Amino acid sequence: MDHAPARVFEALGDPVRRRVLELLQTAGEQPAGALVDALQEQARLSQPAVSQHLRVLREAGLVQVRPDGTRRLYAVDATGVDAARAWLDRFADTFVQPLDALETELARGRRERRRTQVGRRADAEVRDRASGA
Amino acid sequence: MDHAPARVFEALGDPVRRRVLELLQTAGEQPAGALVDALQEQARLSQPAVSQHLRVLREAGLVQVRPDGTRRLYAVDATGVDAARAWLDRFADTFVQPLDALETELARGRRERRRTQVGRRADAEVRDRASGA
DNA sequence: GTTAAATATAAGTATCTACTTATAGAGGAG
DNA sequence: CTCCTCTATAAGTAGATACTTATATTTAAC
Repeated sequence: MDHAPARVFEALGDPVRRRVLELLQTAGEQPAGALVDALQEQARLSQPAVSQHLRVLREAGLVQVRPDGTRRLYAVDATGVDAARAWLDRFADTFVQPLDALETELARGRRERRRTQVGRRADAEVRDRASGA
Repeated sequence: MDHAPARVFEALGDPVRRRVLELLQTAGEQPAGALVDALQEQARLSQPAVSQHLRVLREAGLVQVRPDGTRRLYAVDATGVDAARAWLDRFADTFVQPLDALETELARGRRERRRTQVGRRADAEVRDRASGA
């Protein structure tokens, strides 16, 4: 029921992390230290801060790491990027479609809600629209 | 210098907002109230909470609103979705490329940093890689 | 007009998250 | 082995953000 790649979009939600991806994209595989330097041009960020961002990106599958001596070489990982792209692709050009799927999507929940949740009405307009009103 | 559609990805970072988009995608244009009901099946959310999420989605260009009497009909807005897709498209298949662009990307900052920032070295490995070591 | 319904805003609060400094750990150089 | 570099983790904190309840606003219905 995890309808979306949660970690990926949460990772992409931060501007610093997006910048890291852009840096890796334009400059190619980079040691963590180079990323620290690059980021410090634009903002006052400590090395641990960057390291933590890299961890988030890693756990989201957005970057890969490869040890090289004492350094860690980071690169963009297609896994996470593709996951995000795949989720967004569901919204390609199918906007404001006929609302037939409405019942399908909400009917189950309507039944559920009727006894599980506190008494909320507002089913009214759902029914209206479904019947074409 | 706003290298990325910040608002869009920040909006997408929240699971509730992603769920809203999915609901609008599958069910088509929906009044806010229907979204409230649908979301309350999965979590305990107040109406104002949903309303605030809708505002964020609106400001990110991810949804459109249309008044219909006392109701507001929401639908997915291609503007924001396309913005996110466009940004992600930059990462399509160009991974771990030759790192020629490295100098281009970091050289300026290296100079800058040398006097503006506190004395950080770590230029070493940048130079190494650039010279092909 | 009054009342009710649908939604948005106000104001306050708790939780999450992105930072900080300090430190640990791991690898190469001498 | 000792020292130094690079990176990661620990622990604590400030600020952002996602909620709450209460209320305002708007429109329809009577």
